[in-house]
Parts: sequence; C-alpha cells; structure tokens
Amino acid sequence: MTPPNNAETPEAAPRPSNFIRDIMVEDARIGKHSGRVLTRFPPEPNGYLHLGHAKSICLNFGLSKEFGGATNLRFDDTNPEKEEQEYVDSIIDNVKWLGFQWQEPVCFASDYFQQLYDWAVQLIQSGKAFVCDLNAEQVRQHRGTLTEPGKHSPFRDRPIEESLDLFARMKAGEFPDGTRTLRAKIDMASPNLNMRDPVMYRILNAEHHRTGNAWCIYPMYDYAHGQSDSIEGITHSICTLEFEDHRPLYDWFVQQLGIFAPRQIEFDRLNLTYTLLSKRKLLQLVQDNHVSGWDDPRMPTLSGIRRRGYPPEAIRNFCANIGVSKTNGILELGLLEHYVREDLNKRASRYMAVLKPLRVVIDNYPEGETEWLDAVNNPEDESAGTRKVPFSKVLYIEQDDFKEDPPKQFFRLSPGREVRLRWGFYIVCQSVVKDEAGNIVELRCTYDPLTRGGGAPDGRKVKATIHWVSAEHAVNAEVRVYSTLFAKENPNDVEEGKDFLSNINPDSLEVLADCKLEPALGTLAVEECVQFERLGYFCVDKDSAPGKPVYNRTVALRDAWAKIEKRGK
RNA sequence: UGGGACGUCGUCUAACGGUAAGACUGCAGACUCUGGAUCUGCGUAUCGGGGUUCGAAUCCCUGCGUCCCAGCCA
Repeated sequence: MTPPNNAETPEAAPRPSNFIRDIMVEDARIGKHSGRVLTRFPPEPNGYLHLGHAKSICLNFGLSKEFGGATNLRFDDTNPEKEEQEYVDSIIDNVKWLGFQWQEPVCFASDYFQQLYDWAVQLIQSGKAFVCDLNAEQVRQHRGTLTEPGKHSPFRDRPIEESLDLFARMKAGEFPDGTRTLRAKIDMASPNLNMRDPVMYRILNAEHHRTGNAWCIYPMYDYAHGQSDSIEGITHSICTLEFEDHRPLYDWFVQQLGIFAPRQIEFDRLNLTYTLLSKRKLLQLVQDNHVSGWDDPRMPTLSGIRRRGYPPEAIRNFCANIGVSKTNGILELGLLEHYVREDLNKRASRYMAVLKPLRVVIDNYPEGETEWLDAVNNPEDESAGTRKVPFSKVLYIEQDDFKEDPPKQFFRLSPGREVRLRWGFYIVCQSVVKDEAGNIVELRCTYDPLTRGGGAPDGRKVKATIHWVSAEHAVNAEVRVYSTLFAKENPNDVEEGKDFLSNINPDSLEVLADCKLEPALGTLAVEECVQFERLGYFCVDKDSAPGKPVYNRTVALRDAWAKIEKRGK
C-alpha cells in the first residue's frame, strides 16, 4: 500500500459549509476572541472511541485547523467509578491513528479539581450554592416532573456558614457516599429540569485513576465541563444535541463565576444503519463476549475498524462529507463503505487469493514445471509496479467461478467454456471430476500456450477472467469474512421484552480456514491492506502466525454478478 | 398534557426572499485482462393548512410528526 495521499488538504474539494463553520466565520468577522479559535475533544475514559467520536474529532480538529486554531484533548474524568487508565491509553492511541495532533499537554478535568472546588466555595459564599442533606431518592421526589414544578430542599436556605462548613467536611471525608450533595441554587420551578437546583458535587469514596484517594467528592458533568472549557480558554465548545438543555446551566455557572465564557454549540450525533454507537451497549457486547473484544473487527470502535482495515484517510473523508446539522438522521452503512472502497481502490495492491478452492488440473501442461508470470500490482497506480506469480499444472480457482449448468448471465467457467486466468492463459474446461456423493472435486482443463499473459494472438475473446493460485506454491491461510453485527437496520428495534442483543446477526463472522493465497501474500505485515482481485479488500490480522497468515475482509468489492443472482431469486 | 430541538429525493447534506443542487443508493448503457475501477444517462424531494410578498424550502400563524430532558452518568 502506498503512503497516505493528500486527503488532508483542506482546500482539495470545496465542500458545502455547515452551521458551526458559519458561526465561526461570523465570529472571525466580528473579531470575537481576537480571532483566536480553540476547540476541544472531551471524551470520558469509560470506554473505547467509536465512529460517532470520529465525527466529533474530525469536526473539532478540522474546524480549529481551518481557522488557524488548535484543539485540546481533554479527558472528562469526573466519575472515578467508571473510568480507567486503559481507556485513556486507547483514546490517545485512536486519536493519533485517526491522524490528529492535539495541543500539548493532554488535559484532564481532574487537573482542575482544586480550582473547581475553590469556585464552588465561592458560589456558596455568594449564596448561589448550598449543601443539601437529602439523599438521592429525596432529591428525585423534590425535583417535580416534566409538568409539575419541584419543591425547595429544606436545606436550601441554611446559613452560608453552615454550607461552607459542611462542604469542607464533605471534602474531608466525614460523610458516607450519597449522604449529602452540593447543589446550585437556581430555580426549582424552571421548565428546564437541569435548572432545578442541580447537583454540583457528590460524595464518592472511590479511587480515581489519576488523583487516587485525594478526593472523595467529585464534580458533576454540568459543573465541571463548562468551567474546564473556561479554564482552557476554549472558544467553541462543540457537543451533541442531548446537551442542548444543559446550555442554560453551562452559561449560568460561567456567568455566576464571572470567568471566560466559551460558547457551547450542539450538533447531531452520528447514527449508522446496522450499527450501535453507544458506549454502554458496546461495553455490554464486550463484557458478555458477544464479540472478541473492543477491537473485534465487527465493532464500530476505532480500534475495531482499524483492525478491520478501514484506513484513517477514509474515515476522515467520510466525516468531512457527511455534513453537520441538527437533524436526527440515520446514515446508510453503504456510504461509509463507499469511502473505504474509494480510498483502498487508489492505494491497495492487488493480489490473487482463492477463498473456497476448487482444484483444477491443466492436462496439457507439463508435469513439474513452473513459470513466473508478470502481474500488475495496481491498475490505478502505475508506480506500484509489477510482480511475478507462479503458474503450474495444478491450480485452485474459486468454487463460485465454476458452474456445471451455467445460468443465463453467468460468464465464468463451465464445461466446454473458455475463460482467461488473470495474468495467465486461456483455459477450457474439458471435464468434471466428482466424488461418490456427487460433489465436484476437480476440474480437468486444457490451456492454450499461445495466450500466455492473457492475450490471444488470433484475437478471440473470452467473456470472463477469473483468479487462481498455483497449488504447489499456495500459502494456506485463514480468512475471516464479516457482515453486519446486527441483522436489523435499527438494532434497537426490538419486540416487547427483548433488547438489542436479540438483533445480533448470527452470521456476522464466517471463518474460511482453507484459503489459498499467492506467495507474496504470506509475508505482509499486520494491518497491511490489499485487494484480493475480484473479491474485496483484505488486511492482515494480528492473529497471524509465521507461515499461517490470517486475513480480515475489510469490505467486499461491488459485485454486479451478486446483484444479478439476487434478482433472479 | 412542561421545556428544548428538528422536519428538503430511498439515505445524508446544500440552497441564507429570486431557476431546489451534490454525494451515496438504485436503474439503464459504454468501456474493461478484476462482473472492480472509470465514463454517460435517468430526480415534481421542500410534513399539512393558512398568511405576508411581484416572488417563500427560506419570513409569520396554525396543525401534525420525530428526537431529547424527571442520574448523586457524561
């Protein structure tokens, strides 16, 4: 595979704008923040990144770069019960792999715990926050409902000094989990539930992956996020739609504190057919062993699609072209696959591999002889050069490339028919050998020595070219063929009483253990992505062992014959 | 039945009061040593109803539909 192309060039293909870019253009025009642009990508380290995050990453990094700014990578690590270092590591690795460089250093909300605490004290002092002794259940009961206003906490008007003292003792670890919270004093009658005296701090006697046991109170998202943005001087805080209702609260804290005010802008999260983009559900798939891990090639995680063979350039291209809006929609998986094929078509070297072998003996070819034929590596890229492929008397072809009784539009091999072997000779099928059960086990063919290289001197044409591998020189391999992890377009569309697991596609993984590869395919590095001619794009899996490669099918080639066949049924 | 947001080809996105455009998909064809790639052609899609306007996808009113919010998750 040749090195990455110029997919990074922002001006390469002028794309339609989007409402966020429009906002930034306008901000630049009026000189907001003196033209400075700083965005951030703020994952919580409680799972692996997926394609939805890729959209956010491309948006944040892409936009800031476009406006001459930078992007912070900040871990939103305010919930020690769910967060782990493993996730931090994977996220850093994934962002790098996608091809983005954040502004050093990597940031952590936990780095701001002291500042956040000091600000909380300040809010208590100014009468804008109070320590509440209600437990979780009581808080819920006081909150009211969507249609009814909430009730004030009985502790809402307790003396400031008392709240200050209690808050200090919360921090000192005097109280068990859940017994008290720090709450903002806003409006229990607000139609926006987020404004009904939201919890700012809760007591959590849990060890944090970075701060250890230094803290036993932890800030809530709403209290931590905006202030973290402010501390870093984020100009545009881009997040997904479900945070729209939180924006008034985001703005409220910043305003009460009188600190730098970033602007939160919400966009629609990515949805894909046949795909689940929910960390919680992906975690469940991993924990319950429905997949082999976070990097199972069927997973929509960045680690998964990387192992599957999706190039980062293709993902970036996809993200750059799907657009950004506030509409809740579901993108067709086929669009993603289009960008993967588009990228791989330009860069992947072609090889021949037979997945379901059918033995072919060339009767008129000399026994024990081998000749090396020239094959073009990539018709889309002349600089990829050529290679030699061994040809001999016994070959394998694809079972699907032979039919004893060919239907109308089937152009491939059948009794008496002549086809071309890619880069090789024309052959004619003379007879079919079957076992006792009637299964086809071998084809006896003859070849035309004059057609070496694939052309006939007399100019006669064949309707098909098929791929093949010399039996004597073949590398045995395992190939894993994937289809969607879920059988339904919308995996969450389930019958009463069932959950998304009931939509798992039982055939999402097909292991082909007896594949025959041309020799060059036996020595490629893990993650190398190539095209198996006429089949699809495949990449070397990390499970490969010396002499026993394992390939993943990244994506199949578009298949006109498959369509015809399907239509006939 | 409170609040917030959103409704444009099958799907996603554009059009910012002035000819509804692009990508993907699909179909038909050309070309081809990959039934790949490439190329060509095919589109009455603005949620409904009123209104403002010379002119409305765009502005106003109204109806309908979809999504989000009642974690001490993010």
